[in-house]
Amino acid sequence: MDVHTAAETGTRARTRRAILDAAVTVLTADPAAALADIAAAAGVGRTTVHRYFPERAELLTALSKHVWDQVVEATHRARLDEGTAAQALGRLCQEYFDLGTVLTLVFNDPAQAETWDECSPTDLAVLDLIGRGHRDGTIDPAFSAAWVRDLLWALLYSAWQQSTTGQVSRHDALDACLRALRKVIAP
Amino acid sequence: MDVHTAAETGTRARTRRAILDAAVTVLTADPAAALADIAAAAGVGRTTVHRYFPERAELLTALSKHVWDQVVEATHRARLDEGTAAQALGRLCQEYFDLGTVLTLVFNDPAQAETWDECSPTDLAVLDLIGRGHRDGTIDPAFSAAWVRDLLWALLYSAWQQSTTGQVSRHDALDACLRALRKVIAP
DNA sequence: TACTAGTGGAACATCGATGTTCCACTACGG
DNA sequence: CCGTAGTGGAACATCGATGTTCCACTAGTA
Repeated sequence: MDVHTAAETGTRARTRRAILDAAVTVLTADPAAALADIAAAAGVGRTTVHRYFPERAELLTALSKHVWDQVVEATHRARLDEGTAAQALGRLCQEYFDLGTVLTLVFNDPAQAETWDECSPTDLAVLDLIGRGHRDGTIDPAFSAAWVRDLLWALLYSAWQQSTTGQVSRHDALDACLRALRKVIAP
Repeated sequence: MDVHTAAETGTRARTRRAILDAAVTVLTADPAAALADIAAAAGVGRTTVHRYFPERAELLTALSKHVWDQVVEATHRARLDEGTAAQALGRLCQEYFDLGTVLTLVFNDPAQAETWDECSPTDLAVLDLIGRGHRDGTIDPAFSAAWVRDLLWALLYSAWQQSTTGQVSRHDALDACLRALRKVIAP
Protein backbone atom coordinates (compact mmCIF):
# COMPACT_ATOMS: atom_id res chain seq x y z
CA MET A 1 0.00 0.00 0.00
CA ASP A 2 2.93 2.29 0.60
CA VAL A 3 0.97 4.44 2.99
CA HIS A 4 3.96 6.42 4.05
CA THR A 5 4.99 7.92 0.74
CA ALA A 6 1.70 8.20 -1.13
CA ALA A 7 -1.18 10.41 -0.03
CA GLU A 8 -3.40 8.61 2.44
CA THR A 9 -6.63 7.10 1.26
CA GLY A 10 -9.84 9.06 1.70
CA THR A 11 -11.01 7.44 4.90
CA ARG A 12 -7.67 7.67 6.61
CA ALA A 13 -7.18 11.29 5.63
CA ARG A 14 -10.62 12.14 6.92
CA THR A 15 -10.08 10.42 10.25
CA ARG A 16 -6.69 11.99 10.66
CA ARG A 17 -8.16 15.38 9.95
CA ALA A 18 -10.98 14.82 12.44
CA ILE A 19 -8.49 13.95 15.18
CA LEU A 20 -6.36 17.01 14.49
CA ASP A 21 -9.36 19.31 14.44
CA ALA A 22 -10.65 17.85 17.69
CA ALA A 23 -7.20 18.21 19.21
CA VAL A 24 -7.20 21.89 18.33
CA THR A 25 -10.54 22.43 20.02
CA VAL A 26 -9.85 20.39 23.13
CA LEU A 27 -6.26 21.47 23.69
CA THR A 28 -7.16 25.11 23.25
CA ALA A 29 -9.59 24.77 26.14
CA ASP A 30 -7.18 22.71 28.23
CA PRO A 31 -3.59 22.21 27.06
CA ALA A 32 -3.21 19.31 29.48
CA ALA A 33 -6.27 17.42 28.26
CA ALA A 34 -6.03 13.64 28.01
CA LEU A 35 -5.98 11.78 24.72
CA ALA A 36 -9.25 10.15 25.68
CA ASP A 37 -10.90 13.57 25.67
CA ILE A 38 -9.54 14.32 22.22
CA ALA A 39 -10.70 10.94 20.94
CA ALA A 40 -14.18 11.57 22.34
CA ALA A 41 -14.31 15.01 20.78
CA ALA A 42 -13.25 13.56 17.44
CA GLY A 43 -15.89 10.87 17.70
CA VAL A 44 -13.35 8.07 17.45
CA GLY A 45 -12.03 5.46 19.83
CA ARG A 46 -8.93 6.09 21.88
CA THR A 47 -7.30 3.17 20.10
CA THR A 48 -7.77 4.87 16.77
CA VAL A 49 -5.94 7.95 17.98
CA HIS A 50 -2.97 5.76 18.87
CA ARG A 51 -3.19 4.17 15.47
CA TYR A 52 -2.58 7.53 13.78
CA PHE A 53 -0.29 9.02 16.40
CA PRO A 54 1.49 6.28 18.38
CA GLU A 55 2.65 8.74 21.01
CA ARG A 56 1.20 11.91 22.40
CA ALA A 57 4.28 13.82 21.31
CA GLU A 58 3.69 12.81 17.71
CA LEU A 59 0.16 14.15 17.85
CA LEU A 60 1.46 17.44 19.22
CA THR A 61 4.10 17.64 16.52
CA ALA A 62 1.58 16.92 13.78
CA LEU A 63 -0.78 19.42 15.35
CA SER A 64 1.91 22.05 15.40
CA LYS A 65 2.67 21.42 11.74
CA HIS A 66 -1.04 21.45 10.94
CA VAL A 67 -1.45 24.90 12.49
CA TRP A 68 1.81 26.13 11.07
CA ASP A 69 0.73 25.23 7.54
CA GLN A 70 -2.40 27.27 8.04
CA VAL A 71 -0.32 30.24 9.15
CA VAL A 72 1.90 30.02 6.11
CA GLU A 73 -1.12 29.86 3.84
CA ALA A 74 -2.80 32.77 5.59
CA THR A 75 0.36 34.84 5.30
CA HIS A 76 0.53 34.03 1.62
CA ARG A 77 -3.10 35.03 1.09
CA ALA A 78 -2.37 38.41 2.67
CA ARG A 79 -0.11 39.30 -0.28
CA LEU A 80 2.36 41.20 1.89
CA ASP A 81 4.09 42.87 -1.05
CA GLU A 82 1.03 44.57 -2.48
CA GLY A 83 -0.05 48.10 -1.59
CA THR A 84 1.33 50.05 1.32
CA ALA A 85 2.81 48.14 4.23
CA ALA A 86 0.04 49.36 6.53
CA GLN A 87 -2.58 48.00 4.16
CA ALA A 88 -0.79 44.67 3.89
CA LEU A 89 -0.50 44.46 7.67
CA GLY A 90 -4.23 45.03 7.92
CA ARG A 91 -4.87 42.19 5.49
CA LEU A 92 -2.53 39.98 7.45
CA CYS A 93 -4.41 40.81 10.64
CA GLN A 94 -7.68 39.78 9.02
CA GLU A 95 -6.27 36.53 7.70
CA TYR A 96 -4.80 35.60 11.07
CA PHE A 97 -8.01 36.53 12.83
CA ASP A 98 -9.90 34.09 10.64
CA LEU A 99 -7.67 31.28 11.81
CA GLY A 100 -9.30 31.63 15.20
CA THR A 101 -7.97 30.73 18.59
CA VAL A 102 -6.02 27.93 16.96
CA LEU A 103 -2.91 30.01 17.03
CA THR A 104 -2.89 30.63 20.76
CA LEU A 105 -2.23 26.90 21.08
CA VAL A 106 1.16 26.70 19.46
CA PHE A 107 1.87 30.26 20.42
CA ASN A 108 1.72 29.49 24.13
CA ASP A 109 3.13 25.98 24.09
CA PRO A 110 6.75 26.04 25.25
CA ALA A 111 7.32 22.43 24.20
CA GLN A 112 6.57 23.28 20.57
CA ALA A 113 8.63 26.46 20.55
CA GLU A 114 11.23 25.03 18.20
CA THR A 115 8.61 24.43 15.51
CA TRP A 116 7.53 28.03 15.87
CA ASP A 117 10.88 29.29 14.83
CA GLU A 118 11.32 33.02 15.22
CA CYS A 119 13.54 33.02 12.18
CA SER A 120 11.12 31.15 9.94
CA PRO A 121 10.57 32.51 6.43
CA THR A 122 7.06 33.58 7.37
CA ASP A 123 8.17 35.46 10.46
CA LEU A 124 10.94 37.11 8.48
CA ALA A 125 8.45 38.11 5.81
CA VAL A 126 6.33 39.83 8.43
CA LEU A 127 9.34 41.63 9.88
CA ASP A 128 10.38 42.66 6.40
CA LEU A 129 6.91 43.99 5.76
CA ILE A 130 7.09 46.15 8.86
CA GLY A 131 10.53 47.33 7.79
CA ARG A 132 9.03 48.32 4.46
CA GLY A 133 6.37 50.23 6.37
CA HIS A 134 9.09 52.10 8.25
CA ARG A 135 10.59 53.14 4.95
CA ASP A 136 7.42 53.91 3.02
CA GLY A 137 6.15 55.99 5.94
CA THR A 138 2.98 54.03 6.69
CA ILE A 139 4.26 52.49 9.93
CA ASP A 140 5.58 54.57 12.83
CA PRO A 141 9.36 53.99 12.96
CA ALA A 142 9.28 54.72 16.69
CA PHE A 143 8.07 51.15 17.18
CA SER A 144 10.52 48.38 16.32
CA ALA A 145 9.55 45.67 13.88
CA ALA A 146 9.56 43.02 16.59
CA TRP A 147 7.33 45.15 18.77
CA VAL A 148 4.79 45.70 15.99
CA ARG A 149 4.74 41.98 15.27
CA ASP A 150 4.15 41.15 18.94
CA LEU A 151 1.55 43.88 19.09
CA LEU A 152 -0.29 42.30 16.19
CA TRP A 153 -0.49 39.02 18.07
CA ALA A 154 -1.52 40.73 21.27
CA LEU A 155 -4.35 42.55 19.54
CA LEU A 156 -5.49 39.34 17.90
CA TYR A 157 -5.47 37.63 21.27
CA SER A 158 -7.65 40.37 22.73
CA ALA A 159 -10.01 40.22 19.81
CA TRP A 160 -10.38 36.45 20.12
CA GLN A 161 -10.91 36.85 23.84
CA GLN A 162 -13.70 39.31 23.22
CA SER A 163 -15.46 37.23 20.59
CA THR A 164 -15.03 34.00 22.57
CA THR A 165 -16.57 35.30 25.77
CA GLY A 166 -19.55 36.12 23.63
CA GLN A 167 -19.81 39.75 24.57
CA VAL A 168 -18.90 40.87 21.08
CA SER A 169 -19.55 39.53 17.61
CA ARG A 170 -16.63 38.27 15.58
CA HIS A 171 -17.07 41.12 13.17
CA ASP A 172 -17.02 43.82 15.84
CA ALA A 173 -14.02 42.24 17.52
CA LEU A 174 -12.06 42.23 14.28
CA ASP A 175 -13.15 45.78 13.56
CA ALA A 176 -11.91 47.07 16.91
CA CYS A 177 -8.72 45.07 16.44
CA LEU A 178 -8.01 46.62 13.04
CA ARG A 179 -8.81 50.13 14.22
CA ALA A 180 -6.50 49.74 17.20
CA LEU A 181 -3.74 48.38 15.00
CA ARG A 182 -4.02 51.24 12.52
CA LYS A 183 -3.99 53.83 15.27
CA VAL A 184 -0.85 52.44 16.83
CA ILE A 185 1.17 52.05 13.66
CA ALA A 186 0.08 55.36 12.20
CA PRO A 187 3.18 57.56 12.02
CA MET B 1 -0.50 27.42 69.18
CA ASP B 2 -3.62 28.41 67.30
CA VAL B 3 -1.78 28.52 64.04
CA HIS B 4 -4.93 28.82 62.01
CA THR B 5 -6.33 32.04 63.40
CA ALA B 6 -3.25 33.99 64.37
CA ALA B 7 -0.65 35.18 61.89
CA GLU B 8 1.93 32.50 61.24
CA THR B 9 5.25 32.64 62.99
CA GLY B 10 8.23 34.09 61.14
CA THR B 11 9.72 30.84 59.92
CA ARG B 12 6.45 29.44 58.66
CA ALA B 13 5.50 32.65 56.91
CA ARG B 14 8.88 32.76 55.22
CA THR B 15 8.70 29.17 54.02
CA ARG B 16 5.16 29.62 52.81
CA ARG B 17 6.20 32.69 50.91
CA ALA B 18 9.18 30.90 49.38
CA ILE B 19 6.94 28.12 48.11
CA LEU B 20 4.44 30.54 46.60
CA ASP B 21 7.17 32.57 44.92
CA ALA B 22 8.75 29.44 43.51
CA ALA B 23 5.36 28.26 42.32
CA VAL B 24 4.91 31.51 40.42
CA THR B 25 8.25 31.11 38.69
CA VAL B 26 7.93 27.43 37.86
CA LEU B 27 4.27 27.42 36.87
CA THR B 28 4.74 30.45 34.65
CA ALA B 29 7.33 28.50 32.68
CA ASP B 30 5.25 25.30 32.69
CA PRO B 31 1.68 25.35 34.02
CA ALA B 32 1.72 21.57 34.28
CA ALA B 33 4.92 21.39 36.33
CA ALA B 34 5.09 18.80 39.11
CA LEU B 35 5.09 19.74 42.78
CA ALA B 36 8.56 18.25 43.06
CA ASP B 37 9.83 20.90 40.66
CA ILE B 38 8.23 23.66 42.70
CA ALA B 39 9.70 22.23 45.89
CA ALA B 40 13.14 22.11 44.31
CA ALA B 41 12.83 25.67 43.05
CA ALA B 42 11.77 26.81 46.52
CA GLY B 43 14.72 24.99 48.06
CA VAL B 44 12.50 22.87 50.29
CA GLY B 45 11.57 19.21 50.41
CA ARG B 46 8.52 17.93 48.63
CA THR B 47 7.14 16.87 52.00
CA THR B 48 7.27 20.44 53.21
CA VAL B 49 5.16 21.61 50.30
CA HIS B 50 2.51 19.09 51.28
CA ARG B 51 2.73 20.31 54.85
CA TYR B 52 1.69 23.81 53.77
CA PHE B 53 -0.63 22.81 50.95
CA PRO B 54 -2.01 19.29 51.49
CA GLU B 55 -3.31 19.14 47.94
CA ARG B 56 -2.15 20.62 44.69
CA ALA B 57 -5.46 22.40 44.29
CA GLU B 58 -4.92 24.20 47.59
CA LEU B 59 -1.57 25.46 46.40
CA LEU B 60 -3.15 26.74 43.22
CA THR B 61 -5.91 28.45 45.15
CA ALA B 62 -3.45 30.09 47.53
CA LEU B 63 -1.31 31.06 44.57
CA SER B 64 -4.24 32.64 42.84
CA LYS B 65 -5.10 34.61 45.95
CA HIS B 66 -1.46 35.57 46.35
CA VAL B 67 -1.35 37.04 42.87
CA TRP B 68 -4.77 38.55 43.18
CA ASP B 69 -3.75 40.43 46.33
CA GLN B 70 -0.85 41.90 44.43
CA VAL B 71 -3.17 43.05 41.67
CA VAL B 72 -5.49 44.73 44.15
CA GLU B 73 -2.56 46.51 45.79
CA ALA B 74 -1.14 47.59 42.44
CA THR B 75 -4.51 48.93 41.38
CA HIS B 76 -4.74 50.87 44.61
CA ARG B 77 -1.28 52.33 44.17
CA ALA B 78 -2.28 53.60 40.72
CA ARG B 79 -4.76 56.03 42.38
CA LEU B 80 -7.32 55.63 39.62
CA ASP B 81 -9.34 58.67 40.66
CA GLU B 82 -6.52 61.20 40.41
CA GLY B 83 -5.80 63.26 37.29
CA THR B 84 -7.27 62.49 33.89
CA ALA B 85 -8.41 58.98 33.15
CA ALA B 86 -5.70 58.60 30.53
CA GLN B 87 -3.04 59.51 33.07
CA ALA B 88 -4.47 57.10 35.61
CA LEU B 89 -4.57 54.33 33.02
CA GLY B 90 -0.92 55.00 32.29
CA ARG B 91 -0.09 54.68 35.98
CA LEU B 92 -2.09 51.45 36.15
CA CYS B 93 -0.18 50.10 33.19
CA GLN B 94 3.12 50.81 34.93
CA GLU B 95 2.01 49.22 38.18
CA TYR B 96 0.79 46.09 36.43
CA PHE B 97 3.95 45.90 34.38
CA ASP B 98 5.99 45.85 37.57
CA LEU B 99 4.12 42.77 38.73
CA GLY B 100 5.87 40.90 35.95
CA THR B 101 4.77 37.76 34.20
CA VAL B 102 3.05 36.67 37.39
CA LEU B 103 -0.25 37.78 36.01
CA THR B 104 -0.17 35.66 32.89
CA LEU B 105 -0.42 32.69 35.24
CA VAL B 106 -3.83 33.31 36.70
CA PHE B 107 -4.87 35.11 33.58
CA ASN B 108 -4.49 32.04 31.42
CA ASP B 109 -5.51 29.38 33.93
CA PRO B 110 -9.08 28.28 33.20
CA ALA B 111 -9.32 26.35 36.46
CA GLN B 112 -8.78 29.52 38.47
CA ALA B 113 -11.18 31.60 36.41
CA GLU B 114 -13.69 31.90 39.22
CA THR B 115 -11.12 33.59 41.45
CA TRP B 116 -10.41 36.04 38.68
CA ASP B 117 -13.94 37.27 38.72
CA GLU B 118 -14.75 39.64 35.89
CA CYS B 119 -17.09 41.46 38.22
CA SER B 120 -14.59 41.92 41.01
CA PRO B 121 -14.35 45.37 42.60
CA THR B 122 -10.94 45.87 41.05
CA ASP B 123 -12.10 45.02 37.56
CA LEU B 124 -15.12 47.24 37.98
CA ALA B 125 -12.86 50.05 39.14
CA VAL B 126 -10.83 49.74 35.95
CA LEU B 127 -13.95 49.70 33.78
CA ASP B 128 -15.26 52.74 35.68
CA LEU B 129 -11.97 54.49 35.06
CA ILE B 130 -12.26 53.91 31.34
CA GLY B 131 -15.85 55.13 31.46
CA ARG B 132 -14.60 58.29 33.13
CA GLY B 133 -12.09 58.62 30.32
CA HIS B 134 -14.89 58.40 27.78
CA ARG B 135 -16.65 61.27 29.54
CA ASP B 136 -13.65 63.48 30.25
CA GLY B 137 -12.51 63.10 26.66
CA THR B 138 -9.11 61.51 27.33
CA ILE B 139 -10.09 58.04 26.07
CA ASP B 140 -11.50 57.39 22.60
CA PRO B 141 -15.18 56.48 23.05
CA ALA B 142 -15.01 54.44 19.85
CA PHE B 143 -13.42 51.69 21.91
CA SER B 144 -15.60 50.02 24.54
CA ALA B 145 -14.43 49.84 28.13
CA ALA B 146 -14.03 46.08 27.98
CA TRP B 147 -11.95 46.35 24.83
CA VAL B 148 -9.63 48.95 26.37
CA ARG B 149 -9.20 46.77 29.44
CA ASP B 150 -8.36 43.73 27.31
CA LEU B 151 -6.07 45.87 25.21
CA LEU B 152 -4.19 46.92 28.33
CA TRP B 153 -3.55 43.29 29.18
CA ALA B 154 -2.58 42.47 25.63
CA LEU B 155 -0.03 45.28 25.53
CA LEU B 156 1.37 44.18 28.88
CA TYR B 157 1.67 40.66 27.58
CA SER B 158 3.61 41.87 24.56
CA ALA B 159 5.84 44.02 26.71
CA TRP B 160 6.62 41.12 29.04
CA GLN B 161 7.26 38.92 26.05
CA GLN B 162 9.76 41.41 24.68
CA SER B 163 11.61 41.89 27.95
CA THR B 164 11.62 38.17 28.73
CA THR B 165 13.14 37.10 25.45
CA GLY B 166 15.94 39.48 26.32
CA GLN B 167 15.82 41.48 23.14
CA VAL B 168 14.65 44.57 24.94
CA SER B 169 15.30 46.05 28.37
CA ARG B 170 12.44 46.22 30.83
CA HIS B 171 12.48 49.98 30.59
CA ASP B 172 12.25 50.08 26.81
CA ALA B 173 9.51 47.48 26.80
CA LEU B 174 7.44 49.47 29.27
CA ASP B 175 8.09 52.63 27.29
CA ALA B 176 6.86 51.12 24.04
CA CYS B 177 3.89 49.68 25.87
CA LEU B 178 2.88 53.04 27.31
CA ARG B 179 3.35 54.85 24.02
CA ALA B 180 1.21 52.28 22.21
CA LEU B 181 -1.47 52.50 24.88
CA ARG B 182 -1.61 56.30 24.69
CA LYS B 183 -1.81 56.26 20.91
CA VAL B 184 -4.70 53.83 20.88
CA ILE B 185 -6.81 55.51 23.54
CA ALA B 186 -6.16 59.04 22.28
CA PRO B 187 -9.48 60.36 21.02
C1' DT C 1 21.14 21.18 78.44
C1' DA C 2 16.68 19.59 77.11
C1' DC C 3 12.62 20.69 74.53
C1' DT C 4 10.19 21.89 70.38
C1' DA C 5 9.04 23.68 65.88
C1' DG C 6 10.33 22.97 61.44
C1' DT C 7 12.36 20.29 58.17
C1' DG C 8 14.24 16.53 54.67
C1' DG C 9 14.07 12.11 52.94
C1' DA C 10 12.87 7.38 52.42
C1' DA C 11 9.27 4.32 51.66
C1' DC C 12 4.80 3.20 50.34
C1' DA C 13 0.02 3.29 48.33
C1' DT C 14 -2.86 5.29 44.89
C1' DC C 15 -4.56 7.22 40.77
C1' DG C 16 -4.93 8.80 36.19
C1' DA C 17 -2.81 9.00 31.64
C1' DT C 18 -0.39 6.45 28.38
C1' DG C 19 0.78 2.83 25.38
C1' DT C 20 0.00 -2.07 23.79
C1' DT C 21 -2.33 -6.24 22.48
C1' DC C 22 -6.03 -8.73 20.90
C1' DC C 23 -10.55 -9.68 19.15
C1' DA C 24 -15.02 -8.70 17.23
C1' DC C 25 -17.65 -5.70 14.28
C1' DT C 26 -18.80 -2.95 10.05
C1' DA C 27 -18.38 -1.08 5.41
C1' DC C 28 -17.09 -1.83 0.95
C1' DG C 29 -15.12 -3.28 -3.41
C1' DG C 30 -13.78 -7.56 -5.88
C1' DC D 1 -20.56 -13.67 -1.17
C1' DC D 2 -15.80 -13.15 0.53
C1' DG D 3 -11.64 -10.61 1.83
C1' DT D 4 -9.79 -6.51 3.58
C1' DA D 5 -9.30 -1.87 5.45
C1' DG D 6 -10.74 0.60 9.19
C1' DT D 7 -12.60 0.74 13.47
C1' DG D 8 -14.17 0.29 18.73
C1' DG D 9 -13.59 -1.67 22.99
C1' DA D 10 -11.88 -4.58 26.59
C1' DA D 11 -8.00 -5.82 29.09
C1' DC D 12 -3.48 -5.23 30.62
C1' DA D 13 1.21 -3.27 31.79
C1' DT D 14 3.68 0.86 32.75
C1' DC D 15 4.94 5.27 34.34
C1' DG D 16 4.90 9.60 36.54
C1' DA D 17 2.57 12.65 39.81
C1' DT D 18 0.32 12.77 44.00
C1' DG D 19 -0.58 12.10 48.72
C1' DT D 20 0.66 9.75 53.23
C1' DT D 21 3.40 7.96 56.98
C1' DC D 22 7.29 7.69 59.67
C1' DC D 23 11.77 8.73 61.41
C1' DA D 24 16.02 11.25 61.87
C1' DC D 25 18.17 15.76 61.79
C1' DT D 26 18.87 20.78 62.97
C1' DA D 27 18.21 25.37 64.77
C1' DG D 28 16.56 28.06 67.97
C1' DT D 29 14.88 28.75 72.91
C1' DA D 30 13.40 28.27 77.77
